[in-house]
Amino acid sequence: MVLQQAEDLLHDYLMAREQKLTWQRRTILAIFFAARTHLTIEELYKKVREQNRNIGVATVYRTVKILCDCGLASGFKDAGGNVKYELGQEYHEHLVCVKCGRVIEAVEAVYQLPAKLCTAKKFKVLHSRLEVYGICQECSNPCSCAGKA
Amino acid sequence: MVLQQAEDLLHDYLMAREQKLTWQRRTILAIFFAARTHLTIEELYKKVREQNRNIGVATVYRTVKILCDCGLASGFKDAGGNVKYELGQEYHEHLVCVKCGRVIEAVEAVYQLPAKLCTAKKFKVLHSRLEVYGICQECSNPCSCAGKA
DNA sequence: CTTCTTGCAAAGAATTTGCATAGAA
DNA sequence: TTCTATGCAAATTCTTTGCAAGAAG
Repeated sequence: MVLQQAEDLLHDYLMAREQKLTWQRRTILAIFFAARTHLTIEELYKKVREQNRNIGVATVYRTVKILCDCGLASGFKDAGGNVKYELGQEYHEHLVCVKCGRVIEAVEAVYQLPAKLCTAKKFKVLHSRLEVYGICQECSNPCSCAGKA
Repeated sequence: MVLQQAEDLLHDYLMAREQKLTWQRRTILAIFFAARTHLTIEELYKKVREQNRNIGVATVYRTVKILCDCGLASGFKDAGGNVKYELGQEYHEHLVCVKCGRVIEAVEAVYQLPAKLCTAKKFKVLHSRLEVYGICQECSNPCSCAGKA
């Protein structure tokens, strides 16, 4: 995904809800996008401030929430217990070592047989979770779509 | 994974660190295990209280942290922005609709071609994240293992 | 016996909210 | 112009911590 696509998606989402695409939201999205890693709110905020001193934390929180709502980002707790957010690379695999916390990036294969992948990396699987964000069948069908809360 | 296995794993983890397996920890693990879903701390706490009135929130927090550290559980932010925890089923797939929030459980295939799976479920992928928790090569090797903080 | 745990309540972080003003459509 | 978004700081909510008493090994 390129930035333009992400921004379009955000734009559409906001328009549909009669909300606005402000320069703050654009800025935050762009910085988040450029980072290409998972960040805590604080980390993201710091980067944002580097670029523009006039954006408040609250706006970062509010914007990240929107990004999560529209499916562009998602949040999770990392090994250290901190809540991190990640902009959605379409397929992104992490192998997280629960002993040392090391994170092995594995963006390569498109989910094809992670078992094989783990074997190749000599990574002993304890457990895992796959979250796929998208639009379910019901919501894809305009007639039966209930919309979002 | 059965409860006994989980408890053994926890036990080993605690022993290795000279920590103790208390009845509170067993209780919380068992209740969490029985729930078979992702829960917020509050939800878990409520269930725990139903079974035993003398366990404090702090203990639930502390225990869940241990479960995360030893790789039995992991935390993430759900569609509503709440931090949820999930005990590790070895392979567990969720298809999360970003419109309605519906979660399609897809425990079936062992990650084999989620793309195919999504097609079958008519689920339009926006993005996804796979977290695999386990022991990395370095940590599996007792000689080079740095241990955990 | 010694050391780690616990429950409680207070402390500390993290996140949200109210309100007047600025800004997008 | 009309509403929504923003920044600030206060208000909330979520999590962690300190401590005396109680268990686990």
